[in-house]
Amino acid sequence: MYNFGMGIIHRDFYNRDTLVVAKDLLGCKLCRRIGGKVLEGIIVETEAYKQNDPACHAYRGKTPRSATLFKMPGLSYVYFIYGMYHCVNVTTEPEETAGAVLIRALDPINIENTNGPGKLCRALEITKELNEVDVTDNESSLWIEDCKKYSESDIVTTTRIGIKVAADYPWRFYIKNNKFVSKL
DNA sequence: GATAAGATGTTA
DNA sequence: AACATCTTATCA
Repeated sequence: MYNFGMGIIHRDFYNRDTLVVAKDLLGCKLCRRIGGKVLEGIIVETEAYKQNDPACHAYRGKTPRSATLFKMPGLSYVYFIYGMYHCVNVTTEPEETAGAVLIRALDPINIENTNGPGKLCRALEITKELNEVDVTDNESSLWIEDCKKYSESDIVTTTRIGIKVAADYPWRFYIKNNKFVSKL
């Protein structure tokens, strides 16, 4: 079992089942350093994507894009979607086992427009340059810290958004009544 | 409020 | 051709 503390989250946290990591990332703080400033928001919505999941980019094996998902846990996985947006994930599971958690929404601390995966990447200036950053290292320009702990009863489990395959998997998690959770 | 469609370019 | 999205338009 992962031992929670304060401060940066280490690799052991991500080296677990993707569904558990997705749920446990709620309440954690995503930090992005740009120049001398650090932009921050609390993660309030996530989705899990696993190797044998038809909706996962790794479902058909390693490709140039999906290779990141098979690497060690605790790396960023950033992809470009719909011709204009980026989405940010964190890799999970042991090396050679694919898995990632999509970060879908942040409760902003010093940023705006973070209620959706494309919007939060725009707000934090996350692009493909930030693919495969080690988010367990606060010398990176992107990392995650332990922060607020929500209770189990504040977490809603439901189906993922924007996919046609495996649309019935209850692999989306969000904080109940949080106004920054993305709309359907 | 709801629903529909257009923007835009990477991926396999 | 599909896509782990968002914005704007057009209803009501």
